[in-house]
Amino acid sequence: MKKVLIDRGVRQLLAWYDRDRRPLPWRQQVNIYHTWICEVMSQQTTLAVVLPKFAQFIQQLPTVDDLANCDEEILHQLWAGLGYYARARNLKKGAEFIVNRLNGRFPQSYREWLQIPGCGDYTAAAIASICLNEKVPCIDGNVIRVVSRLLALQDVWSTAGRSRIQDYLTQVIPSDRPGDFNQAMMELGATICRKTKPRCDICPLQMQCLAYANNCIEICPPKKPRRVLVDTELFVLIFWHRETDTFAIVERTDGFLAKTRGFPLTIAHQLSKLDRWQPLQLPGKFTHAIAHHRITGRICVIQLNSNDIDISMRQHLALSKTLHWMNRLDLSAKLSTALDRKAFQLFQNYTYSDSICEQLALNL
DNA sequence: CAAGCGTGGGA
DNA sequence: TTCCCAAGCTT
Repeated sequence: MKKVLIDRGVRQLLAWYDRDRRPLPWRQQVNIYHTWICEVMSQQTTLAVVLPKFAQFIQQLPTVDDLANCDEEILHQLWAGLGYYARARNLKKGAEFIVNRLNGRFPQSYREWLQIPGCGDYTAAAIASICLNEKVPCIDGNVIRVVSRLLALQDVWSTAGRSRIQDYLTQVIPSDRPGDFNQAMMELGATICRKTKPRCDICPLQMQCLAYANNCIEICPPKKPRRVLVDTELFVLIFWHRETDTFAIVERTDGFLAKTRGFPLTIAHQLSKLDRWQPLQLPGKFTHAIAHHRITGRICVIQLNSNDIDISMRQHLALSKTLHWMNRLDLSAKLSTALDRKAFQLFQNYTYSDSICEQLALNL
């Protein structure tokens, strides 16, 4: 009896999806490379941000072979605005694995996709169900919310609650259209069964929804506890060779934005160690957020007479060996992180002002 | 298992 | 303005 209702709900869901789904670029036709990229790109971000980036990424790196062989700096630039740059680097590692170890043949199951760097339960399930018709449920934030409401389940963030959701989905996911079912559940969560102001009035699963019946949608699922915000003061060091108007870009090896190129970063506490290079702190500041850090960024300009940076300075700042001197125009195009771009923007505002230029000149 | 990791957009 | 958070993965 129960199963009949479930099957009916699944058919209603799929019918709704067939009729109302958004025409996303990666839904035009099934392409496992495109699905892989868009799923990783979509982790912890929003569709509005992903859409233009996805088009650009696929245009620049149309095949897994292109991705495996691309320059990492280009990769980071393609990823600019998406955050979590490790995802991009993992994509490249995955592409290298597929090209070099699997002879360019994509993994052919959920289990195999789990072996690919950056592919966890969610991403492997998405790819396997959508592209390989494997009957494995996707569990993301949207799906958790939908199931929480369908079953009037409040315990969804614990391990037990999570397996409860997984068990339920494993029961109801249809063998004939597992990928469409997964996408329909996520789509429902994104457009109808939203966190705020859910559209229960037009929901295809209204009749199956326990939270709707019990009038407890507001508390399903309960809010996830958030980490408290931490105020962090960060100094952005701009090594400037004034005669050539070039800037030193480094590879940051740890701390914020590790493994990305940009300006060296340091904290107030450590700044005094740089006194012998006569850093000039510019007036003004910018704000930025990284995870739970609420960052206040300040700029320190250090004018170098040679194109070299001291070993001790390098170690102190957690920098790799490679130093890239770039001119002002190139820099605007090549900075990949938002923090670096905000800092450079602030720097440019001040160095276009005569009074600051005089101060910097005096500092030589 | 909890902590760490970026960003842009919407409320 | 400020806060919150969105299709998670790794360690």
